[in-house]
Amino acid sequence: MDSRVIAELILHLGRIASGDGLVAGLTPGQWAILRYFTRANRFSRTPSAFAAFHGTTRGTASQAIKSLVAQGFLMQTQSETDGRSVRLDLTDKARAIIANDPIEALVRATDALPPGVRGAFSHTLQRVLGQVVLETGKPLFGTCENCAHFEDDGCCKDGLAAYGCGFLNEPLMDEELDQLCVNFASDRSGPPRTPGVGVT
Amino acid sequence: MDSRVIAELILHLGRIASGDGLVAGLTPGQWAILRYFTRANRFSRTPSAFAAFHGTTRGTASQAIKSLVAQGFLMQTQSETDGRSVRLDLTDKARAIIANDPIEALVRATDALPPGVRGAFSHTLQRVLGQVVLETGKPLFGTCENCAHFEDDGCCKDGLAAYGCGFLNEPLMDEELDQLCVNFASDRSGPPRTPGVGVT
DNA sequence: TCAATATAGTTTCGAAACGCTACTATCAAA
DNA sequence: TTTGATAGTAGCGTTTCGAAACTATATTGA
Repeated sequence: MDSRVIAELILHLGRIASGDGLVAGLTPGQWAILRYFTRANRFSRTPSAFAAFHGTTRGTASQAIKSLVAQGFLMQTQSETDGRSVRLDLTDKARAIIANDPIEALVRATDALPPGVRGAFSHTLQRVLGQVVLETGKPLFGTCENCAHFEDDGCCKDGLAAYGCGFLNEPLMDEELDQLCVNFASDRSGPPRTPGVGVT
Repeated sequence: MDSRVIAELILHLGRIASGDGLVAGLTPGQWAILRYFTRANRFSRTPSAFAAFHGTTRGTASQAIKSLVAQGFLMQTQSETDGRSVRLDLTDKARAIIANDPIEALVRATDALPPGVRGAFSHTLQRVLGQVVLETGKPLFGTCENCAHFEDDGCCKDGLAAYGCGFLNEPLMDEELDQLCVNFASDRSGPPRTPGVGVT
């Protein structure tokens, strides 16, 4: 019975913090897009990946992204390897206004927690999210460090630390290891996933 | 920097769990209304109180509530003490479908936590919400047990446990003590609040 | 090689949600 | 009694969103 109260608390907190009114001219949905493209790695900065992450349709995602491109917050470039795909990157204009993200109130509140509490809090949130995602069948995004596809090729193949993704057969840079990825697979994974996000 | 990840996690979890698609014919917003009127005490089951709680306008709240009344999920009765006010109560039809609330996945995930972890989790969530609410100036709803207006009149005034609200000068029943209230005031409160929720 | 199928992205359309403003009715206070 | 605040509703236009249709490119398999 107490669990229901907690669940409602999470929803309420998320709602309050997502900035109901529009801040700096952006809607909550548009902020969500900017946040996503800030955190996603280069394999995941596509409309489809965002749609999968955000639990919406590609059509809706396409519309929202288009408006941000038109406003100069996102830059769109064609993929060189796949003619159908586009990659989206934040512009300087976007990076400049991210400090006004209405989520910052929540960030500050979280930051005010004692480190130990914050760590446990984060751990519990991830655990709950993993469970919800499992039950609802929604895709789970994660970072390389917990990913089943992550390969640490010993060390120093050619003088550089050589990490790689065994799924995409791509080398990985250090700074990419903590970015979100569509192709994330839990270490204790079930059936192997096929490339693409599979949202129709 | 980690705090931002946590903040995004909360938003994401709330979004995933609030049932993006419509479950049982109800939209996420309509589920939010049913949830609210399940948890709110008799002083708080009004359109204005819900609007304040949910961070929206009275106009928007009124519309959404109207549709739920029309569908037979809420019953509307005039207040006897205030001719302007109406009180809304869940119908049996509403109580019957609450088990289908898309939030249940999150409830189950939370319930799967070890009791100690769940307690700490709940405590941290409340703490963070309190901080966010403080910073954004949004109203905080709470229950009698932590409320500055709560009065425990010793014991057994006339054979019954006698609780009361010092703000409304109303006696309180046992089962009302854990319901949400618009007039909640933190124990460590600042300036006294005036009756009403003050959302224009 | 070529047809069938899957995927990436966009567009269009209709429905719903939302905020704003204006309005009525009631209450409270000067 | 008059003035101002509050509760609730209605109308309007904007925005959002999902479903479906559509184009273009990849991939698969006969």
